[in-house]
Amino acid sequence: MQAKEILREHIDKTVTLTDEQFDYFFSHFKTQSFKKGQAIITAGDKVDCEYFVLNGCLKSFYINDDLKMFILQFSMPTWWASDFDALYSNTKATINIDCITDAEILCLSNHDREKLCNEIHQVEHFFRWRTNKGYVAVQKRLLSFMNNDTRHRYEELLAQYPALYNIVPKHLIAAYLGVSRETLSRLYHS
Amino acid sequence: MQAKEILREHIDKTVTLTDEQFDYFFSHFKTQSFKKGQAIITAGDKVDCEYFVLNGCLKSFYINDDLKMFILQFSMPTWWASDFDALYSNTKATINIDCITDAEILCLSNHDREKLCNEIHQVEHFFRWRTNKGYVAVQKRLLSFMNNDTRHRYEELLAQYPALYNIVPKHLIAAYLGVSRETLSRLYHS
DNA sequence: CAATCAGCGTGATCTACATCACATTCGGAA
DNA sequence: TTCCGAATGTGATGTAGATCACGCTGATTG
Repeated sequence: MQAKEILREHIDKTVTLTDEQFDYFFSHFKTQSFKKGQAIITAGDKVDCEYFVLNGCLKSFYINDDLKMFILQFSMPTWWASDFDALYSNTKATINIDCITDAEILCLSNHDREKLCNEIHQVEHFFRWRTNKGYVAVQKRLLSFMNNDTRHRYEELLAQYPALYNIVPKHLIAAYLGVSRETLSRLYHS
Repeated sequence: MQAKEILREHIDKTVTLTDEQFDYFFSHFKTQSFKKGQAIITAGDKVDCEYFVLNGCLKSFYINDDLKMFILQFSMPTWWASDFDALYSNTKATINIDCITDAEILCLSNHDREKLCNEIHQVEHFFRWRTNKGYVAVQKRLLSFMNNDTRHRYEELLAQYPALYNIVPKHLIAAYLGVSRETLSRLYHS
């Protein structure tokens, strides 16, 4: 399936755009290809764009002072990814995004998103709903963090994204769950 | 300060509405007063509204199967609160909201918010930004949960909301930090 | 081909925090 | 004023998970 169709199908789930509106909307996206391991956003850099995954898998992660990595999100096809804090407040990135697999993505600049939101009311509606879904998802994850032990969160993750098990190395899953790779290893070998 | 002025000042930080627009916008809100301890949203109920705090302090919390409480948010004046998952997806509440102190709040129904978002583009813009800020805040808290120990998160919380220390009983702060009240008690007595 | 390294498993030990139990303080209602 | 329940402090003990250390395997690269 072509980039345009993938995005259209995604948008159509939330709002209705005319063909002209969608063509115009789509014309602001740039397609980019990345290789496995390549960085898309690096902490400290300026953040200009948000990204829509066409295929492949990204990870958004934070590196703390002890160089320990924490994964905020695995981004699968039709997911959006960026450092939204840096993007919206026009500050330097504090999180990183890179490719777990080869990936094709669409880029939309902050400037163009705001322009499109202004020009097409429905586009603003779309982004409000997208962000709202993101908010609810992160809040649920926070709750799960407080409430459930590692095994529970691990099973929850695999139930939600079965594909991850094959695509993503285990130590990254550990970094998502917020436990050491050793603990995760012991978890499914007992 | 009157409810209308408080809300206006809050909205003005993000978008510009004409007086007529704001009057119309404001006409959809209902003022409500609550006593300390009173419930605003109860898990299992239908959720119709979101709430804007004029004064007082609310808590949004989840109760797990073991009857353990986890606090998602303390809502101070000019904060918004609801079970946004239930509200947006029109399902039953999974979280509770009640009053830590006497409180005055403004209610906006889901129906009216969507209507206003449709009618006034700037209103939709406002809610997109509000949700975006919420998203970023929750993500930061999640990160802090994975990265920092309890003492660090405790100091972070008090640095961000010094008022909480006087208003909120310690066991609620523990429920926000995701630790037992005993652990929190030992924390600042050592 | 050898050499290197990322990914993963596993034992031993340490630690932050949970849990249980009980004492104390304090504010509000009768 | 007295009483009761909510909020809090604190000791003893148990446990999930971190950390360190080391070995194995399989993929990549010079």
